[in-house]
Amino acid sequence: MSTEAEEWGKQLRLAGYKLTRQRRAVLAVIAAGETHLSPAEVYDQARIACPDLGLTTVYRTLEILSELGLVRRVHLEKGCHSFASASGGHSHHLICNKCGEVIEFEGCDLSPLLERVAQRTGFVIEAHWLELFGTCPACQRVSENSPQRHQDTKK
Amino acid sequence: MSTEAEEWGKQLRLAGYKLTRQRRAVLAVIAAGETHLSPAEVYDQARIACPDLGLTTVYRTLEILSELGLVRRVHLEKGCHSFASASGGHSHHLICNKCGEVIEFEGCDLSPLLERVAQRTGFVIEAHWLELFGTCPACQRVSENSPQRHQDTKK
DNA sequence: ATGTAATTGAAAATACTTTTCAATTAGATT
DNA sequence: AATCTAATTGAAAAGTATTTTCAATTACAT
Ligand SMILES: [Zn+2]
Ligand SMILES: [Zn+2]
Ligand SMILES: [Zn+2]
Ligand SMILES: [Zn+2]
Repeated sequence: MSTEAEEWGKQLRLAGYKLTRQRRAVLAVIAAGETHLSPAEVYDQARIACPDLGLTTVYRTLEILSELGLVRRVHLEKGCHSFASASGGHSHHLICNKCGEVIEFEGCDLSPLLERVAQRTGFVIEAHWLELFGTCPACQRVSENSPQRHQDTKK
Repeated sequence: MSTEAEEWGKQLRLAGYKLTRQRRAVLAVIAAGETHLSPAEVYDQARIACPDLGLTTVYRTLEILSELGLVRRVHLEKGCHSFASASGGHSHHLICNKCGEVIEFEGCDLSPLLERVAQRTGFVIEAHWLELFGTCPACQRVSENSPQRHQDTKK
């Protein structure tokens, strides 16, 4: 289990949740995953380490992790069913269109934009949501010859 | 039927689609709607003008409108099942957390951010999504006394 | 070790969306 | 205006995703 998963375990405990075998398995999968994963994908991967895990528990654990801000839903045109780790603070996701790799980045300075929009519309702006899409270095290299060979695109 | 709906009708024809009674009803509802609407909500409202409309047709029409860029899915924490008008070009949505009102805005200047992230990560950035959330002027006034009376929050 | 409330998975229920297909219809052509 | 034809339609069925229910199990405080 990676260090990030251990850290997440502590956070769960801190928030009053029990650290069960099933939850550990789910944490380990998402913390280790470099791509966004749907509940079903988390289920499949986590069952390697914990075969008696139920899909219901995956949904419930993802819900808790979201609530704690450790995981965030990745929104795609196709659908919004997958999740990626989000390490707590304010950050956004950069997603590879080819392989699904997700990179987290911080330091979005949107204040000039937010202020302008607030002034024009009269809204009080309370939150923002930003996602970037592109091609990761590995997929760039691959597409020079034949595309996306280093990892399959998500279904 | 509003001017926007008529304009959308022309666009459909231009793209080779037939302008049916059912599609007109759907266009009219979304073009007139100030809030994001789920397929079921569009269905309910459009059936006032067109009682024999089927939900399947609503899904199919939303699909076409999305494809033409006239409508865009609104992504919320709770779910991503609703749509709002998007008038063609590059723009983003500002959404009221209380009543669901959606305002479109243009002129997001993210280039410094995009460049910085591209440099740090090695990604080629191809697209971005941005949504702002806040409280609209009407809901601000209302919450001074008791909240969201001018329109119900979405289910 | 014991107690207890939290957690679990299976099954059922609910929700959302797409597919299928025979009947209808928009709009082009006469 | 009447005719034609491919596009479009809605109902029903199928498919997929998610939540709820509930009795059995379990983490962990004591
Ligand atoms: Zn990639
Ligand atoms: Zn979404
Ligand atoms: Zn409002
Ligand atoms: Zn933009």
